[in-house]
Amino acid sequence: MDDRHADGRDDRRDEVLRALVEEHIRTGEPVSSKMVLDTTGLPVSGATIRNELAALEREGFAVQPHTSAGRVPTARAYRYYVDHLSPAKLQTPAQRRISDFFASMHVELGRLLKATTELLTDLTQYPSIAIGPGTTGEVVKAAHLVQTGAKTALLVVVTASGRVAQELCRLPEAMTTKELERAEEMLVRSIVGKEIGGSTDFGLRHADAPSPVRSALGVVEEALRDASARTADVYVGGTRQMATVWDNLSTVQRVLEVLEREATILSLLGGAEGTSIRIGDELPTDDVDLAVVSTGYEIATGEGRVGVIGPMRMDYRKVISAVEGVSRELGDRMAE
Amino acid sequence: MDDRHADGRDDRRDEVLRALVEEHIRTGEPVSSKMVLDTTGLPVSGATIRNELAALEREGFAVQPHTSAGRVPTARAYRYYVDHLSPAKLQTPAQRRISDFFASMHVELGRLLKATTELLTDLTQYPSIAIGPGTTGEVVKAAHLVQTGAKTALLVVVTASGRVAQELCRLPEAMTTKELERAEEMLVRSIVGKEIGGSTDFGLRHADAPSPVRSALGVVEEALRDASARTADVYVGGTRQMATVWDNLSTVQRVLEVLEREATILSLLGGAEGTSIRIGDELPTDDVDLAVVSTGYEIATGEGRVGVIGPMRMDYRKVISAVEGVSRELGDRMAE
DNA sequence: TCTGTCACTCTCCGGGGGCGAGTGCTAAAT
DNA sequence: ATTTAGCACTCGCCCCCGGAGAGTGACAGA
Repeated sequence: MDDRHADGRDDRRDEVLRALVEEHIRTGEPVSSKMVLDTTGLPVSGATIRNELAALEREGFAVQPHTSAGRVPTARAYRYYVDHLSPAKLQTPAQRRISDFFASMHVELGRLLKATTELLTDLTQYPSIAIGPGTTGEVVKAAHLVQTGAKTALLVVVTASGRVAQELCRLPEAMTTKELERAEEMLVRSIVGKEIGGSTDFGLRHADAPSPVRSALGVVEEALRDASARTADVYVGGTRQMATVWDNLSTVQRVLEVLEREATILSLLGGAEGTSIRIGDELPTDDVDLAVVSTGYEIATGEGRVGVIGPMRMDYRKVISAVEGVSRELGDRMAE
Repeated sequence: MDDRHADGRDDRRDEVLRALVEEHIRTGEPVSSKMVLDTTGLPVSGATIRNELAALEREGFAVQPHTSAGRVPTARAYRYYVDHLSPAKLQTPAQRRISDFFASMHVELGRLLKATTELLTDLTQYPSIAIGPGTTGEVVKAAHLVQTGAKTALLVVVTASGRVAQELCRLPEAMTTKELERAEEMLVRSIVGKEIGGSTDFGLRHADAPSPVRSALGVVEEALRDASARTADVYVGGTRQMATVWDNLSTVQRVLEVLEREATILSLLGGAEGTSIRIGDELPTDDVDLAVVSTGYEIATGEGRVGVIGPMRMDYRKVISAVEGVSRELGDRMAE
């Protein structure tokens, strides 16, 4: 990406760009030279601002909806804004709310993450997302095989940190309760204390056991693999905000579609380190008016991400500080 | 509720009402006398239909958006329609899709219910809801206490049918791993094989054990109660349809709000036997343009409900047959 | 390089008028 | 007593028009 002004940066133009972005974020309307002048307090005339704005348009930072309207920032403008022009860290009152929240929530991780999305939308007024750390790499504390039908059994694995994975197994043949108990016993013996994870082979299928039990264990091994391959759990909150944040039905629908597919959510947040801001076409969806601010959190058993999803003209300052504050406290909280 | 025509039912008026409702469902527009005439094929003139429509309006089954517009059915009209005028059962092609779906889905109950909501919206084009049977009354197969912090532990209970309940416990004092293991052992001894449920008292707090263990067990007992009191799990699918089903943002927002609160969802579906159709102000929300069609399903370990949520002018025939078909197959499937 | 000025462009808004859909009413017909 | 034909009337919709206002681009001068 080519930065603007390689050496002699133009402070005034930056100032104009910042005002353009911030005003448009605030009002949602095209921003006029007069608005820029008023908010920046720059000691120049409107004509000069207009020249700057025209220059910004030439450089691809702004567009006019029509001649003789103000300017609207482009995705590129937001990108420049968050990279170079956005200061300010978390205001204390919000920080306080976050601390209080985590101090008062005492529930297990899944419900905590769901509640965390609610907190994030309360703080930011945008829909939000959280993904859990998944179970890969955790140590198995207990395993159960529960009969749920003549030829089906449910595999339940509890990890040392309290996560639970479930997976249905279709047994190749009907089994008696006794046989299933035998299989469970062998399962427990071979996986408790080991790590659950992608490539690990527990050798269950070669277990020394009578035929129905052995073939069942083969299926269970496959179920184990499926369970560990399963994408991390995803929580979405604050969808109610969408109708206020985007102002037309088709956009709302597209965003709802995005948030309904776990895969797209993962791709919105995935593949990033630390705090990530993705604006417009930087996202793997073809929705244009979309931006995602997300950051990772780390807990003992792995890492996940929390994020906020909104229009390109979202309040990045507020959102970034909220997301980072929440992620930090979430990590602290889980470290006890 | 006063039925219309106590004895001498007026077949023609019913026919007009049916046409009014069905046309408005189809088009979403006010229905004119001419439309009614065309679709019913009644051997009368437009003037007669107009008289009938005026009568229906007097009786509260229709309203005019303005003078010299067609009629729009009221909630009462839909109520009468579904009670007296709606025939037709599930078309075979949809039935087929439902069977195929359940024949090919082999996952545990939670994911199955989530997928079921997707099936329902595929079939009906409306958002849909499923609630699980909860764990109350199920027999405990296994229980675990997992240390998640210095003074916190996670209670995990697995039932004989494979459901899992989790609840975080805040221990009154720090415990060693040994002590926690001892507590877990006693927990297992006293609840495995018993039913989990509201009023059962396992007497854990009076266990014969050293002090930190005993006080921990008291907390665990409370957590058990919390877990069994927890409302059944709720799944929502097809929210993406909302933007096509309701045509203005504020309605979409109100419905999103409704669907975000588990409590409201439960109240939308709750307290009904068999197939229930709730229209407009029969629902516990003050949203007017809302109707919910739901029906219960029964599986070995309890019962839940599945339903579809839409505007009052939804296609009740299609929705009812879809919901009933899905619920039936779901029950069959879980019976194996 | 900046500024003041001015003509120009384009949207937005309200009013007016014609059109068409659809009704309600009335008087005649069955 | 019901139904029908006919007709006047109402009202939303749409298009056009014109004025007001916002905002720009350009140009010439400081």
